[in-house]
Amino acid sequence: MTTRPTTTAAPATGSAPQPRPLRIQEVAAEVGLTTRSVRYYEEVGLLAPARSGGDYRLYDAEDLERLRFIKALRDDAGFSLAEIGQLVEDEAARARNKARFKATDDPAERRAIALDGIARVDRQIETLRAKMARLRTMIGEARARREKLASRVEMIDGGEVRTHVHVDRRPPTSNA
Amino acid sequence: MTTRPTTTAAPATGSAPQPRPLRIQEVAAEVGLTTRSVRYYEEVGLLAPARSGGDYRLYDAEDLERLRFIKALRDDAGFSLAEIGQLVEDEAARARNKARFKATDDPAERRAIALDGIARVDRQIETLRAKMARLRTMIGEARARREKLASRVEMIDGGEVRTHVHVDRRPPTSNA
DNA sequence: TCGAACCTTGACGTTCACGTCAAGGTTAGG
DNA sequence: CCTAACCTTGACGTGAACGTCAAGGTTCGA
Repeated sequence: MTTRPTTTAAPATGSAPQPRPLRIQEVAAEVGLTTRSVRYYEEVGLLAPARSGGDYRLYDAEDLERLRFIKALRDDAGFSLAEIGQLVEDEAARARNKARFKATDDPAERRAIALDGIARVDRQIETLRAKMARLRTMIGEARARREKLASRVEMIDGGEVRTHVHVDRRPPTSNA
Repeated sequence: MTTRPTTTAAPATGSAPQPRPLRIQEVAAEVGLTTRSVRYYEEVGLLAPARSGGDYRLYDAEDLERLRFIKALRDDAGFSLAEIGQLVEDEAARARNKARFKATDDPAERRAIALDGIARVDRQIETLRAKMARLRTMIGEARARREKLASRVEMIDGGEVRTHVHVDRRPPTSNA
């Protein structure tokens, strides 16, 4: 782990705390991906990091955020990269809007930009919610099965029998 | 679409309404899968339909249920077939238990079988819940972003400006 | 009994999402 | 300026999850 001794140790230029762009191995480690995956995601258009003079990829904070988002979508939600592409597109637009927002003083324009952002986030939420709703249905079905089984046990226990077998009777952390 | 005119049109034998086993194309259409997928799922051990004399696969109601379960896990939850295998194994055990349950009169034994079933269902629920929790987190993050945007708009609107642009201000179906 | 429509088991092809070299350029401490 | 450690672009390999023939057996109404 010879992480080259961090040259350019924050010149403290004042306002913009640009924390120095990372190279591919660093982001990969940070986010929990392989360099191959990161490059692949770029290949399929999920992100476009800056380049150094010698054509090294340089990732800024925003890229980091993006990669974390992608990983979450992939691992946690089980989306395909194609589906992720849709969601990420909205993320990208969000970033562009951020810049546009800062670039103008016109309140009407700012308002419009923010509203566009809201619309995009709403779309993301809808996609996620749809998936969650289906998961919820499945959980509901499982719970129904569980209840049926539980009532059987109740019935038997009600009509005596009493074995010494003890088991946890609660449903798993009554969440969801 | 020449669905062969349903021979063996329910002999009405009385108690067991065995609705006649289906052949692979029929189940595929019914469940919404390709025959290839159905065969593949059998290949990887996700189910084991009965066979006719001439070695045709014959699917009963239970197999149908199983396939629907698999499809839901795959499409709705985004699980891999490997993960599905785990969940389905519990389903299979459930089926076996059902038979064992009916086969005995001993209440103690019946109770034990039911408890085993509960444990299995609980495991399924846990798996699903874990995935859902992560989805929920992502939705929460998206919502946070939305709120931030919304407050920006509020701010602008508060300090006048009033454009004629109208947009839906509610979060998408406040569910989840 | 015959034939259309179905089924079977191979076996090879394909797409996705990367893994894994290979051959060479880049960076930066010493 | 040298060199270890990093990076680059190919390019080929791989496992999962099927798609897609091919060659032949099975069903069943006519």
